[in-house]
Amino acid sequence: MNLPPLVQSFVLHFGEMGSRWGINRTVGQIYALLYVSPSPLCAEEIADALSISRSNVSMSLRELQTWNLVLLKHKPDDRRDFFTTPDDVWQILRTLAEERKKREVDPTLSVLREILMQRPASDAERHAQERMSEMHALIEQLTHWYEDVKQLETERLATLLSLGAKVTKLLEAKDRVVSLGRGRRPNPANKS
Amino acid sequence: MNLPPLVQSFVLHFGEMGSRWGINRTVGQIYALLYVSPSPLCAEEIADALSISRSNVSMSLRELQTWNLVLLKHKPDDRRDFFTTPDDVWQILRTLAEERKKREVDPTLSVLREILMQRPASDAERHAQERMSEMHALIEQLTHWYEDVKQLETERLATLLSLGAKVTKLLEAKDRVVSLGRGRRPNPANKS
DNA sequence: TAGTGATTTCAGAAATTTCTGAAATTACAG
DNA sequence: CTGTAATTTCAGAAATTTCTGAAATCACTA
Repeated sequence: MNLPPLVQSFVLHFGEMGSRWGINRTVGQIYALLYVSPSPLCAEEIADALSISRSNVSMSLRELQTWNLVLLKHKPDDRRDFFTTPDDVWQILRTLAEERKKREVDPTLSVLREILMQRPASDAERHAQERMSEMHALIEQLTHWYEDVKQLETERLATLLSLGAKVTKLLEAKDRVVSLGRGRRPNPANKS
Repeated sequence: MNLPPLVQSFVLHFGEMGSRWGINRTVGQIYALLYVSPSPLCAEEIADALSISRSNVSMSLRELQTWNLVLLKHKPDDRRDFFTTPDDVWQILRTLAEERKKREVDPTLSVLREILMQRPASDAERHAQERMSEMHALIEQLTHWYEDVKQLETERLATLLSLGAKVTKLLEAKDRVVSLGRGRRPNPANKS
């Protein structure tokens, strides 16, 4: 591997983290390399930069494409494929969230739903179903929240993030206003 | 493995998902088993239930303990260790978030900070640093949001989740009120 | 302190994942 | 077509991770 030192640190780190993130080292390294590269790279360049085989590059790029994390580019009069990452980090975040949800959450949700449809045949099963039902309810709540906020434009999403927990203060204030205006009692779970 | 069918499906699923979640099959299975079990289990019972070796159980439980995902219990006049999971799913969520952040996010944040401290020695490095800086800013914003909302009591957190994107509507309303009252211009990023 | 049962450690076996080089395929130009 | 460059596929090699059984350690009791 022959890269500028700063880039090399970054690439190696993404490689090492790969396993914690559920991708392999090479995939992590290629992503990191493309992310910081000033222009698109072709497979050969990637293989050289990371000192890995051409075929490994091919497979890893394919993997990255299934994650929608790389873009394919072309140069005029050059029939090689060139690769980059999307450059808006917010877009990358959205893609990552979507793909991880698809791989890590959705299958569990569907297994839970399936199990919860069945009739328990014993006390043990009845108890297990109750526990699974709690888990299911929580995941549903989280995914509903996610489906909701992912629609927001980036600017609003950023605003929401910087507000953080202060939102609840706002909510109380709003409830006070509403209850004053309409004679209602404050209700922290009020969704309207 | 000899478990009630519903429990078995759940346990096998957690095992299969293990690798996507960055834990191994056995660890996933043990967690699932403890999660649905009506009472704490000892290591021997786990090994029998999952048909795995006693030593594997020991190592996997240790792993789960480093994640703070299992609790150690004792019965009177019995010196074996018994294990359960915390039973509040919200608490489990918090633990999971905290541990994943610690393992998956913090190391990256610190690598990024370190690299960003250094002086770029070329155009390539300068460009790479700019990209890393964007990534760093985004992760910082996300972790700040997380550090903030994780303080909320569960009830408020649940409220926040069910509000979802509607929060931004609330925010606009509040800005209108504030600007009417104090003659200020609306500012969506206003944190006060 | 010796004995017993629970637990942990750890070297190597087994299983799984990752990676490579060679061959096959694809896409295009002459 | 034929030749060439790019890319993909894939069987097996290499590396890594997971798992086991045997031995060591620990905790307690008699």
